[in-house]
Amino acid sequence: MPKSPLHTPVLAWYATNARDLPWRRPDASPWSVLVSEVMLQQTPVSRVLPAHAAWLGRWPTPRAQAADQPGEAVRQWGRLGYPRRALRLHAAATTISRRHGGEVPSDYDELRDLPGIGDYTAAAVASFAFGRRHVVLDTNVRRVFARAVDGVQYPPTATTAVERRTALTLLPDEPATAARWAVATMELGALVCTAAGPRCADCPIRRQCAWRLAGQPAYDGPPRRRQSYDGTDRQCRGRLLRVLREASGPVTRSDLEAVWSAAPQRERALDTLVADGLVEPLADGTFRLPVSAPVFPPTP
DNA sequence: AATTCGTGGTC
DNA sequence: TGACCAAGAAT
Repeated sequence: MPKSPLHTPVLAWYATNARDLPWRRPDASPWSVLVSEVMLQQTPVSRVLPAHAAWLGRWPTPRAQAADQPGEAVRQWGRLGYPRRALRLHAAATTISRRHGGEVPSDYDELRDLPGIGDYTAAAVASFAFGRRHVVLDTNVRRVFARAVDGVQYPPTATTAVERRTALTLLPDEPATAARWAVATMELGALVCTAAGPRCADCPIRRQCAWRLAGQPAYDGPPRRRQSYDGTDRQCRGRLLRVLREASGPVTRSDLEAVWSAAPQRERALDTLVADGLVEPLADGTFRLPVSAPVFPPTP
């Protein structure tokens, strides 16, 4: 007997509407799942699909990844965005190789300790790759619960304790069912209960949805600030790193000057790239992608 | 707790 | 066309 009238329709909907994604196949390795989750952080599925296949083809295991240079991870990352993720994924592979015998850990706390693995990704890998029972709260699930349970169009800006409690209350007791529930609610948010233009007519829980029953009131809260991009340090960093990625060897300062004219911002961005370990300055004044393992600050 | 961190597609 | 958005993490 389900804990909530939401369970049966959502699980039934998922059974016939789930996308066939590589990292969901029965033979997908935990490493494949982990790589997919890191790539999917703030990056759409359509862009992750080819990148994930290429990544797993090149580095089928954490040990294969750790044996290669971190700069190669940055290069292979291509244009997925947020390239520090590539560096952290390489660092995670190194930790997995040294501390976990080359096997992705199944324990939430051990996953959470890996570089670049936060609350969401640790829960997602433990749940999807190992069938463990965890609250998996991503932007999709938060939006589904905000609407279906709380009757509002969008969840709060940051995840709250109330949201976690709601999600835990709804989480099925059996680990295998909890894992299916987690991926099913995510998929519902991704395909039907979308941020803009939700397809309520196709929703399996439209009759129970508190938001729809309330007449779909518009979002009434603080305006979430939009992120500008043109002219920012982020755009500048992106331009600079693209030069490094597409070069076969070290690049000169003039190579970098060619893609960003404003000198002070360019130097500042370059400094932060070096500080992040994404770029290595050489003694002769040129720059390259990192060859040695980056040092991550120890956690006190 | 509020900021920072890429990139490209959509309506 | 430009604002919005896409399976967050780290600080």
